[in-house]
Amino acid sequence: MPELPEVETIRRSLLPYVGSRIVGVEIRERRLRRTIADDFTGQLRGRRVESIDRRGKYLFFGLDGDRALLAHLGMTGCLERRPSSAPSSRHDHVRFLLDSDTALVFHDPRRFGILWAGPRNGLTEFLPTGQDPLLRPLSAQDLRQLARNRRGPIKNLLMDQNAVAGIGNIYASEILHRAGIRPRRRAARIYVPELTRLADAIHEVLEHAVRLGGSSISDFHDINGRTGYFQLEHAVYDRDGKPCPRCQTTIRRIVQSGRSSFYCRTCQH
DNA sequence: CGCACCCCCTGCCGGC
DNA sequence: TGCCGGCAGGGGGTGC
Repeated sequence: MPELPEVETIRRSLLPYVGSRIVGVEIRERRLRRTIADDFTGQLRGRRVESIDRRGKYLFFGLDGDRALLAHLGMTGCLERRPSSAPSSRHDHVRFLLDSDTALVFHDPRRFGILWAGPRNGLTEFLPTGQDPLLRPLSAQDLRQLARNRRGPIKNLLMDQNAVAGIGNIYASEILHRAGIRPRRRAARIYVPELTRLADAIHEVLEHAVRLGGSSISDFHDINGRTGYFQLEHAVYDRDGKPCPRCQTTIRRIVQSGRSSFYCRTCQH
């Protein structure tokens, strides 16, 4: 579920907890994509949350004592706010108890997510090197540099977290539709005017999705259970066989690197 | 170096 | 009704 707009939606819903203190951590399942280390609780207990930031699909909490908590939600991860007395349910792997009688629960059925805690300078081991388009928009020149030595398709470039941080399978298809570029086009062969449209589309699609609270498919929601609405605006993602909203041509589904891509053969070239 | 492929894990859906 | 295969928003490792 969580690409950049969904992670940003969760981050914003967490902001009221800046200033809270972590009074306890309960681990029910350590085996996530990386096993949660033995010192996880010790790194966190008693710490005050000073900041909550995001880079690409990673969330990180700045804590006092130069500590940090990092979270990645994988495919099915979410954070939920609950009363600290609420019972745990299946796939609730970690509960963070805050001083405001609130628990933040990390819930992740597929366990593709990551939780890590340690010194702040340890974050760099995890964070992607790609530019986050919400923190600083990419220009056509930036994209040209990134595309120059690529032999593969533009969709793979958009989804490479060390090129552009935060775009996943939904938004790659949506962005390419808006830019009028087919997902199989080789990145290095895309012309500058198209890269200009692509740079604009990256920004417009992601900003719009954040404004609508992300895409709620498979029940995505923020920490308060609020759903997003951007799925209602999807032009192509998961719409194969349906008409393109711009030209009515039937949308196609193809598979690239084992993942579905959706596009309109009339609007995209 | 870049890229395709396979794997990790659980849940859900459609077909038989 | 139940079972089975395929597919799902993530990324990392391997081998070419």
